[in-house]
Amino acid sequence: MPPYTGWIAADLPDNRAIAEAFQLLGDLLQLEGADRHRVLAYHRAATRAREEARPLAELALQGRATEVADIGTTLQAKIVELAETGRIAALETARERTPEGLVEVAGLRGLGPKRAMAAHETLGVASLRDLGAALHDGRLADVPGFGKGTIESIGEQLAERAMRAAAPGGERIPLGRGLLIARRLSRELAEAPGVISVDIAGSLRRGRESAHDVDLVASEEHPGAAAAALGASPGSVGDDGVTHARAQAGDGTWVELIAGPAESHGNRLQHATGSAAHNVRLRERAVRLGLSVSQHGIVDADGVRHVHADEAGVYRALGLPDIPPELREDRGEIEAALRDELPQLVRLEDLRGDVHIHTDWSDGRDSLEDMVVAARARGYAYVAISDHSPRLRMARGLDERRLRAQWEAIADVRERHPDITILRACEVDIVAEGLDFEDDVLAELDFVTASLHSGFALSGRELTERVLRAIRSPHVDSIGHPTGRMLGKRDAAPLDIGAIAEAAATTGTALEINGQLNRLDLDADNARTALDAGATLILSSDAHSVMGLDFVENSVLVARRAGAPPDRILNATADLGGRLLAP
DNA sequence: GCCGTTTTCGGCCCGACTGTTTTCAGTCG
Repeated sequence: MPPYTGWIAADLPDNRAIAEAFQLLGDLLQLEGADRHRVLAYHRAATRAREEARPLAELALQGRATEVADIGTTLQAKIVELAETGRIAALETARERTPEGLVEVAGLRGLGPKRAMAAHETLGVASLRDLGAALHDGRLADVPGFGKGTIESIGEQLAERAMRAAAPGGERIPLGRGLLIARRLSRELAEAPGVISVDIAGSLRRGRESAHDVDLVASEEHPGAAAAALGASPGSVGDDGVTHARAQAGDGTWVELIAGPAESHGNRLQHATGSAAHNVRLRERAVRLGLSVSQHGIVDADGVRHVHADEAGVYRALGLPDIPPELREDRGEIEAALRDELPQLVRLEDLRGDVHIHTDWSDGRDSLEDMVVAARARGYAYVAISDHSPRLRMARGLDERRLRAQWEAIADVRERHPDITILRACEVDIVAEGLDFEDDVLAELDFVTASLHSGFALSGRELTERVLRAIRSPHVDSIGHPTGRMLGKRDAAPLDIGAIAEAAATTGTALEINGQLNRLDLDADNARTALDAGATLILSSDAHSVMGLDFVENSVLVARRAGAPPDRILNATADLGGRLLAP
């Protein structure tokens, strides 16, 4: 069977549809007060379906969906039912019993299944709209469990939702900006009196694309030192000296801090890094070992609490190797760790060069020589000067005449900096006719990155064809920011990543993980697809200034989330995959 | 409903916080 490419037979439900059905069924059962473990089973299966790369409907029809964790024979049968009849009877009857609109009601902060159902049973509330009406009439106060504070909070949330509906905006913090804030705050905090060390935790540490707040973990000499430095009052101080604090940074970002003694720093860091699902799995395993895990330490069967100064100690106590944060998503990493099969993930220090950078010859801010010096200072063995091709007028793309002039400038800089290999390169546009330079020009370049910068109105099929043509060009070494997405501005082009990854694997063309804050393209899921297909990745900063070279750190984070080892990263090789040896 | 280096049945994470309560259930991460 060919690898899954995202396009499957039109009459089968895709994994997203399966996930939605299980999610809703779980939500409705939860409202009805079903056994919470049964509810959890549906929600877990929904998460699994969302993340599974293979088409579950096909698997289920072959009787193989139970190979996927959290999917047993009952859920497999429901997937088959959905595939064959287009519906799941259990879901339809649950919908008849319980209004679907209550799911949203239960989703409000401070509400949950119990209070949502109380409102339904007392006042007949079946939707957010009903809830708003009951609020205005003053009837909500009649519902058991609805006090003054809860009702006030509901009012605020409904008003907020109405505002957001009028002006939608992402309230989650994108990874790049989140990391900048987190690094600044943790640096400042670490220098405060009484604070010993600070680590970034939460989804930022795991490299998720966005976070809802910044999580920090500190060790301190006395309770409250770190919270005070953050300008927050510590909440309650536990008998082991652990405090929680919450504060708002200057730009409105919420920061959550857990601080305590250095000897239990590892327990707090492990706890606050998550993910929630990973921690649940970890604690389940601990229970089987007769242990109880929390942010305060690990309690053994005799009730004795053990603390750990570093995270590795926590995992060691559970019989596991230190699992990299980027893998802690309950996607089988604990099982892999038990089998000693965790991938060796690429690290920033594995990178030997950056082959996608711009200078002031096109739309970069710094000079060619400044960029080379900065690359050298980072310890790179090579750097590729890859300014834009002529079609990108607004970026002052180079035509052939200016490109050749740049080669002379490169020759000059090479003489002054013999300790780094400077490649003649180009980020050439992928255009309707093929590429934005003739083959004879491309053949003279040391490295060619081909990128989509236009044509995003075309169909996924047409754009995929364009990219495939670029991949098959013997002159193209890598595909830059393959899907062309701009976070918050433009969605990823609907490319057939499976087909692109397969072609790239065949030709040896690298697929880029672009580290620009608004790109992060490929994303971790697509990068994993590329790796599964056998393709090589390349990690690039796409720097437009000396400072911009740092963006490659974001690429590394995304690559690690995808499970990429250094030997699958083109610019982690000393000779750039043999290209530096060519005459 | 899932799952098994103690189990094919009987378990299935932990603690903080909140607001509503008269001692704690529900919610959150």
